[in-house]
Amino acid sequence: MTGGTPVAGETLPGAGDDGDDGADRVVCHVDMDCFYASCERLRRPELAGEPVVVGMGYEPGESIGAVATASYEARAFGVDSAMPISEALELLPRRADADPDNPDAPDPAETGRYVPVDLDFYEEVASEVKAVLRDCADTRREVSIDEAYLDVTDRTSWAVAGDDPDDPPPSGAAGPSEARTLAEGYARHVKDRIEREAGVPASVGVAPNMSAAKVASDADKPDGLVVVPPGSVAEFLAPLPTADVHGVGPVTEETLADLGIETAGDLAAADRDRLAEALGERGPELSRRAAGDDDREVTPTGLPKSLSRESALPTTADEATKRETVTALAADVARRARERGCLYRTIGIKAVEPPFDVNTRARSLPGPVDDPDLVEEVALDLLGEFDETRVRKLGVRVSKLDFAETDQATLGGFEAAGDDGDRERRSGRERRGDSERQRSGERGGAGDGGKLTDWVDGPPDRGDGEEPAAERERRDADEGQASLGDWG
DNA sequence: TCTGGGGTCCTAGGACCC
DNA sequence: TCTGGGGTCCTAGGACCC
Repeated sequence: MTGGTPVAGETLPGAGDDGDDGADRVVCHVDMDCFYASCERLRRPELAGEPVVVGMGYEPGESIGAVATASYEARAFGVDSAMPISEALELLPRRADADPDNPDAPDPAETGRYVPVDLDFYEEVASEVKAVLRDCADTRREVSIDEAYLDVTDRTSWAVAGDDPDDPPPSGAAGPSEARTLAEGYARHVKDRIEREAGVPASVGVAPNMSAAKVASDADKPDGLVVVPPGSVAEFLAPLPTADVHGVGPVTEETLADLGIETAGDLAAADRDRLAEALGERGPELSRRAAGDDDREVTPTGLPKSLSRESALPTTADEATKRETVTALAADVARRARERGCLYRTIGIKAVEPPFDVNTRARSLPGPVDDPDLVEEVALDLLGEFDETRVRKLGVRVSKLDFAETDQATLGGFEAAGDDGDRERRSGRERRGDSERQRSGERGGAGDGGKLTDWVDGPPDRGDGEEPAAERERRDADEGQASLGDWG
């Protein structure tokens, strides 16, 4: 880099000294350490330093469910995320079952604390973490409850701390962060603030791009801070196993191994045409990531693309059980969609056959709707194909979401609407009428003998006087959609 | 061993249209 | 009737992530 007098804390002018535009971005990846377990410790300090297992679908005293998060102390016993609780209990018995006076009982030193998931509480803690992140970065992408990317290019830089700002940043330096950069100091600041203000530990990775920052935050967990300055990204990644590259899962790892590719360095150097043959377009992309080449911008998380609920059940072929389950899931998905103010155009189900055979079926409507009855009806109809099937898990999903229409409805004053139950019933009927009309339109109109054209004698009356503005707008929007094309 | 639940993105094949 | 190609939408499945 030549000339310029970059001021500490500002973007360096003339960035791009290695020919890669944007190479001098400063991206942080913040990854909370065993977040759920940390939250439990926050409100139960006696859990500090103990093996803690947070179980999903877990009830105290029982052995059902799966491990949502295990503290690092619990991981030392082999307990890991997604493991069935029953298996975790074999590796790490419950503290409650310990009894120093009973030789048959487990040794207390080799037991752990098991607690059920309490998402509401974790959300509260997460919102405090997010408040810190908002304060520390204007450009953020919150990936999940415990993970976020920050673009802090405009808050700090790769300049070496305490150095003459005319000095070039440690581009091309041997290893990560031999010299302390301003970026490192800033990341430390973010990390410390999270710990201080939200009370839970985080690991932070800092790099000139998202994928390298992600790998960096994982590299020294827990409580890690790993800084990978521009110019040393490829070197940093090279020795890591391919599985450490974000996007390489067990299947891809195996495929790569068959090609003789074991490390990120191998992957970066591999022939990209050959990778494309084996993995499709993903192959070359993973290779670029492994080479430290990732020009994705940090963009805010958008609106969801789908909403779903699923639940495991003791394997059964019983039709009534399956229908009951799907009915409940459908109601829940529809309720959540309405809460979030979104319409949906596709309704689908999932039926998992033992051992793990996933079947999905979906049906699209001609236009977006908000119609719990229809979600149930379509879901049950799709389930019909699996009447005889033994299933161990069922799910319902809505997709092709549409938030725009309901935003308008919300502007119309949803809160001003009267009694909830009354509104729900009435609007449900109205919406049903709308979507029935849409469906029969899709099927070529009433009278094609189709199973879904049971409504044949005109739309249900909705001249019931005072209709909340929000509902009217929503319905009008629906109708606008329904009449949009020529489905007749 | 009988792997929980909520998502995203990609691919492939078929229908349909021009 | 066959030929050719391009584009979009839909569904189903798969891989992956947290």
